[in-house]
Amino acid sequence: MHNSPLSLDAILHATKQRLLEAAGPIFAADGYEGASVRAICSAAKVNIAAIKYHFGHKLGLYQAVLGSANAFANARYPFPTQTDPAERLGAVIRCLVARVLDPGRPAWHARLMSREMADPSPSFGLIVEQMAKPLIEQMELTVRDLLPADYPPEEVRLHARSVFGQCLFYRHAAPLLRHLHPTDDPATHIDEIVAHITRFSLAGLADRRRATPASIL
Amino acid sequence: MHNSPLSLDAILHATKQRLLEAAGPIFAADGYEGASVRAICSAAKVNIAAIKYHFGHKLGLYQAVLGSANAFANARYPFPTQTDPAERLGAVIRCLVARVLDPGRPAWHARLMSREMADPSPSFGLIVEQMAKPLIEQMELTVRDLLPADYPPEEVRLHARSVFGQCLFYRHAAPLLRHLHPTDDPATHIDEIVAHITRFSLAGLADRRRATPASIL
DNA sequence: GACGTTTTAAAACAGTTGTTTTAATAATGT
DNA sequence: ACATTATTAAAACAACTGTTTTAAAACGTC
Repeated sequence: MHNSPLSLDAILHATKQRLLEAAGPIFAADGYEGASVRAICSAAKVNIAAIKYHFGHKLGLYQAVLGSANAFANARYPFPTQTDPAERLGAVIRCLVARVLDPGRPAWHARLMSREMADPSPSFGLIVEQMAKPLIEQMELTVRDLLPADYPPEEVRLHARSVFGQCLFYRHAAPLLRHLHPTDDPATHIDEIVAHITRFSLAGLADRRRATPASIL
Repeated sequence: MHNSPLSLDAILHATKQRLLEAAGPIFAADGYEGASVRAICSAAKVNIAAIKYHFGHKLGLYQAVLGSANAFANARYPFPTQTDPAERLGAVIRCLVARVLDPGRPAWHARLMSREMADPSPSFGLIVEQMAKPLIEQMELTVRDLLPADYPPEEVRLHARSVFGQCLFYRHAAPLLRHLHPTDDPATHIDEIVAHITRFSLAGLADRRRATPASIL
């Protein structure tokens, strides 16, 4: 094992690290099944057997990639802490849209997530628990504070999903948007998008606050 | 060729038809690349060579499946014709949510679409032009009628996407919703969902109608 | 009934997949 | 310096991929 404080391997990235970094974009581009271990090892300039040695098997490498991507996202886009409900809603929306569109973030992170939604891999449960669930719960808590206290949970959920859906649209429909408007990249309008979704949602929530819960349908 | 009005083949489905019907669910479940011609032919109880004979190649079969799915959707969920903007918005939302959740529709139709979004196949362009684009344009036209006439197109688009995103959420996040609330199937609450999205969106649009377009950001 | 076409069937092709095996190399502890 | 462990490398494994080839069966028509 290394014991020198700055070994040469650590400087030019150990093969395990190179493998980890090369695998992310490839998994995101081709999916878990679509990505071949040969392509990954070739991109990482590493022998094929290295993935077995360092991660056991392909799935082990995949889960390691997921873990590091999640850690990165939580560090770069921490959960909002605002106390005012309306302000916090804006912050949650910004957090979500940024995770989904921010070009500063490795572009494959969000892609990997949406891919798991369309085509769950064996690690889907792990992803939901670690990445999606906390975000959804945060959204539900925030939305609840903007609705009457006695609202039934199902109604709160509907509203939370309305906000969530608006944010995720820019990820899940990204290829479609690129196809329809090739020159207009949503990633360059993050601020406008966040501002719009926030205003749109606050209006929807405020309207609901006035309506009588019983008069539905 | 058959010339008898009711040939035996037509009754128990010709192999071409069986192939077409068996392929849909498998493509939706495993993706274009993930679905193997052997699995499809086996499910259709057909020889492997039949796919080459009747469709040329795998992609030909896939595109035939897409075409028939699209025809089915347009027949079952025709575009709304209401003249009143608010009513038409509700109808468009209902049309979208139904296409996405209706259990009466072969469940794999919507799945196929969301799969193409996460992992575009060679037929992605065809899908967008035939299926998605008309829906989006319909939505933009409807939303425009609910906003001031002089609104900039980018603003109209943002609003249209907000409505669209809410509807598509129930498709794109379906595995997530199933994981978080296994007992609560959104497909059994279509009416509530449509009612909610309509009300939520009308409030967001109405609020926008009052604001001054210049005061953004 | 025989001909020509359409359709089905079985086997093989060339290529790729994830994983393993076996061997060689580099690093470390004594 | 030696022995031990950690790491890398190359080749082979068995299973699978879409496609093709070759041959047989089923069909309609004369």
